[in-house]
Amino acid sequence: MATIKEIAERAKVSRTTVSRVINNSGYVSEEAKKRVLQVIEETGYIPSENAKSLRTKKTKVIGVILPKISTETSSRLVKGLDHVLAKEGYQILLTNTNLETEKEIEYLRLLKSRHVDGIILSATIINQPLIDEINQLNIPFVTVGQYISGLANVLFDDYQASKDMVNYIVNKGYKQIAFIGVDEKDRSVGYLRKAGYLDAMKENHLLVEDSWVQKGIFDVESGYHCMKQMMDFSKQKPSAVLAVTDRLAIGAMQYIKEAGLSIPADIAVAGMGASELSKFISPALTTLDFSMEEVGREAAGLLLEQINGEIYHEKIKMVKYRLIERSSI
Amino acid sequence: MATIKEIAERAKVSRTTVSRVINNSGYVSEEAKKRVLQVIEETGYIPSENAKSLRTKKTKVIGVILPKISTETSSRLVKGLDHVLAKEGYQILLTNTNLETEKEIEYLRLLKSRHVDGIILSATIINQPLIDEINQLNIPFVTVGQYISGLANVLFDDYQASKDMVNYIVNKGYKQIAFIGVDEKDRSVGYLRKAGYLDAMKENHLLVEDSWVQKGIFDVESGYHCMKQMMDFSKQKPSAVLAVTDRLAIGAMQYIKEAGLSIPADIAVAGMGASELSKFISPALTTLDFSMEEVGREAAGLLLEQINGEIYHEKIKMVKYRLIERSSI
DNA sequence: TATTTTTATGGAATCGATTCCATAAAGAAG
DNA sequence: CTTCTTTATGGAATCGATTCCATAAAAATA
Repeated sequence: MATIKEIAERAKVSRTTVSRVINNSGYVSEEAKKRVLQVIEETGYIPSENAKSLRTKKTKVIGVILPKISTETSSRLVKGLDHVLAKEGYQILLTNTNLETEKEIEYLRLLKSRHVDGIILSATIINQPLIDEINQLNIPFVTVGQYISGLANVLFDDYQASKDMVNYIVNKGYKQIAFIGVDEKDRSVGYLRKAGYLDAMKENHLLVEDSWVQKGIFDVESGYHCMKQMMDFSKQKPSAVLAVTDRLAIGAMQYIKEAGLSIPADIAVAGMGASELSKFISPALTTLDFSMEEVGREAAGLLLEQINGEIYHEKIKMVKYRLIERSSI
Repeated sequence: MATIKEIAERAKVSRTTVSRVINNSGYVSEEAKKRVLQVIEETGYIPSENAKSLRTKKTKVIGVILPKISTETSSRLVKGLDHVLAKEGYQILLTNTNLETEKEIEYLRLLKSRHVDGIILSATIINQPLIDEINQLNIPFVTVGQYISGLANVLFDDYQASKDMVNYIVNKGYKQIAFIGVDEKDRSVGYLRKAGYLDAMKENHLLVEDSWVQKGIFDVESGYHCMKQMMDFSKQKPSAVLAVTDRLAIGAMQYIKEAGLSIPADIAVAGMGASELSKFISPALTTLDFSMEEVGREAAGLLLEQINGEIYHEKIKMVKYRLIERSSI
């Protein structure tokens, strides 16, 4: 692998001049420029970004921390990020915590050690050590999906989204509305969506039976299981069920179908997230489209603003969601 | 941001000694070690990977080139890669060509300039310039999904897979079997799967009407459109159709359903790829599971072998596929 | 013609680590 | 009591770029 030194020697100029040619800066005679470009062409020389960034303190790399790498949410987010960042010449360094919270801190440090120009964090559970670590990081930073005070955030209004969906279900004439959520440690998906559901029910003067509120994890089987629990243990059977993710909703649908009931005639189902599945499952699932790709684009935009010198202070960008009416309600 | 020099000064030792402590190498007295660790703790010092790799020529970063970032195939591949690489302390630098072939070469150079320790390429269309570029790269390299001679490859037997599926359909009693493929420039998915289909039909002494062989692109709408073309223009209607991806198959199913026909009674459908959708669509789609995650794991393994000094020569790892029988046939 | 400005170029320091080599004290072996 | 290892430490070169500064020729201006 050729270095700038070799190029300089072969073109009979100094390294300084080669650097000027590469970066199109300073004064270089046409003469010298031609010779240098010639030698670069011949040798297939590619400058070391590594050496460059050691000097310039810029890497053109953005670190992305994901809770799970192989989900629709993550891949849409990354797509949106890449859409904006690639145009500006930034690369994405991916890290995957696999939902292990300690790894978030580990990766934060690792990304710092690699001198990334910025970090995007998609966390699930926010705790104090994590916040402390972020605060002493001093690198352009954007968090998505979960609110962290003092930072740039790209969020959904999970509480209102949940309320909107309940109101929609109510308007469709359902009164016994059940809920499948997740652990409330996940503030956005667990806590806020549940709070939205409960408050909306209260505002509509609808009663909620204990067994109507189930807690699952992020997969189809869990949705199935929650629905079964609900049907097995509830005194009055629900006439509709809202799940905080499409996968949970689809699991619930599976149970309902297996139980010989029809959707939405016997039990209506709503999901959240607008997964691909939701469109093709039968009946097609009514759900909320959160547009993760837009979140990615927005987050990338906020990050670039910080990188380009914007002052570093709390900033919240709310991304709109959209209710997709289909035939499960 | 503290540097090794500051740590050295504060701990009253040389940079050499600090380096020894960090890397646990050479001789360091307990005395000095304690002081250094103390200072590191106090200052929150994180060594610069950048400076380190400039000297050591290792970055612990693997470049991954994907044709599309937000697909099930890609995200499963990355999951498999990450599963193996993260354990060994490697990070993934993602690049996305968005199916623009020229970008493959661009990103190859970019990854080289960043001194990645290895590259994984998931290409769709292989052309000579690309092969030339790869050959002069001289970096540990693995290609997945498409065969490139002389390199480490992780592949499926696309030809045989296609044949197997046709034979399965034939054994189920169908004779008029149609095909929805993609551009043959994509050698694996386009050319080989089509060849497998045609050869299997011939071997079973089955005729193929021209209009039964359609060419689409990689999405649901295209599958719908191909199926419509087929139904509109074929003299004899097919009794079964094999699509080279699940999405195409699902598009075909949509058209069939809309046309008031039933699956599989009127027309049976088979896909390839075992997407999540295939499991939940109705009727559940018979398909081939190619296990992209395993491809990722295998590819990472081959790459690590090369990085750890294995000789660099052609090596082909075939990953098994599995026919998933469901109710669309 | 004298002076300033523009153009062109290279030497050397720098970024933040690793690592070779020299040096010296302490401990073991003869 | 020497001599040879082992242990401990730091100076200085190195990796491959960028960039500040000095220098000088050429061009523009006075």
